[in-house]
Amino acid sequence: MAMAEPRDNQQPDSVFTRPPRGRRAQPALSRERIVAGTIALLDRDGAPALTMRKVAAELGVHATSLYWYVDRREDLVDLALDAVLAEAAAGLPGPDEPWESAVKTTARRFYTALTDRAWAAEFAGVRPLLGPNALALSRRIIAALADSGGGDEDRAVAIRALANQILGAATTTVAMRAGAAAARGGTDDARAAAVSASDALAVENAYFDQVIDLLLAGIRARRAT
Amino acid sequence: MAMAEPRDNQQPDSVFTRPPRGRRAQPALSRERIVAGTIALLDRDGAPALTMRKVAAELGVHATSLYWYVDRREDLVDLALDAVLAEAAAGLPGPDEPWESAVKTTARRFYTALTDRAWAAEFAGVRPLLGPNALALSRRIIAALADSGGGDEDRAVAIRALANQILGAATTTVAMRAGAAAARGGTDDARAAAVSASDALAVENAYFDQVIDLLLAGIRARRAT
DNA sequence: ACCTGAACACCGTTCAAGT
DNA sequence: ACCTGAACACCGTTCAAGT
Repeated sequence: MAMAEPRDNQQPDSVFTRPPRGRRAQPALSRERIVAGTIALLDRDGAPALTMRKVAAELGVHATSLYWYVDRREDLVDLALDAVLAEAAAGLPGPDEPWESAVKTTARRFYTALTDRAWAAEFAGVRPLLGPNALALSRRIIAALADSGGGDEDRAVAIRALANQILGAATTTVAMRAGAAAARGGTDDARAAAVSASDALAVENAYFDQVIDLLLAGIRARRAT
Repeated sequence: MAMAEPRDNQQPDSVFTRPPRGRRAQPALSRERIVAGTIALLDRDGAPALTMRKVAAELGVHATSLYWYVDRREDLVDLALDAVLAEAAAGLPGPDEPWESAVKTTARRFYTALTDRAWAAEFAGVRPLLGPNALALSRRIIAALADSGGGDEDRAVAIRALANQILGAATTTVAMRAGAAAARGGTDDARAAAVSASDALAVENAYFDQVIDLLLAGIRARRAT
């Protein structure tokens, strides 16, 4: 209430201790900082660690402060998911790319972004992917299919088939990884684990590509009849 | 410690109040009762209502009592999911069914079981489906593909493609339903809602069948080359 | 063997209050 | 405008105790 109260303990008032003019105009928190903290937490401790209190602790702030920037916990999930898709959405094939390879590389980028961090695939199965980056990826596939020939109905079916495939593949891939890790227990040395993990990744990716190829074969066959 | 203590308040000891011989041999709870209560709760109040305390309340028992029968909350999810797949797994196509129609009807039964109750699809995206009924459904599809011709590798790819498709389709279907319900708000009369819901269901099912047909077309095309 | 009851260490979210 | 702090109504799970 009294003016000119000491603003903190011990610190004398000087240019160095005094906050820069208009510091309050740059608040401690922001959506970007919150999303960055959320992702750091998820990368380190996994999906179950995503609680308002832990995100707040990551940012050195109280849990209730987050509610100034987001309405609910789910918002954190949606924002983190779309942030992780940003990289995938940044390097999409150009409009002159042949439709089949455009579908393949876009689908693969989408799938890879979701499986690179286990938590992303886990949340993708629970929250609809409606962020700008998810939409950009989806639209690139839709645009590619527009060049595929065939009727509107066929294209709508193909779009769903591809979307289901990407989500289903990402979900089952991380579930299988978790199962394999649990089955292994702790009984293998780190080097062997690293080698077999990179082998397993190559196998997973090969499977994903072949599954997409299978769908493309179906689309071509349909268009031919 | 003392023998012949009064076993309850007020009630005089008689044949009618005395529990039948060996009653303690038939305990109040059982896995089946717990699963039935869990499903009743989920059907009524949806996936977020699945808490140990609410399941216990459904059965007139304390939350901690459930731990005699299951190890953790996830067990309840796994048991409820597989119970819901029992019906689908009961009426599988016989071994003489042509492989394509066997795949189609089995996939459809699987998908329908998951989408009939929203919570089933929601949990299926989060928990791997490893119960006996899920395995029976999966194995029927694997058996059908064994008759499809083609190499081992092609068949393995086809199995994954179908599994991803079923899971992905179920997940996105219930997500779209939830989104549509939210968009509608409360602003339509019950009759119109019922009609459009049954229309929407028919459209969903048609899409699912066409998506499976697309995959089958891909499998046939692959085998031909 | 089966169930209760107390307890622990958490949750998400609200709201009034401070600055 | 932005953050704190207290509070509410929950959670899953453990463990000792009762019968």
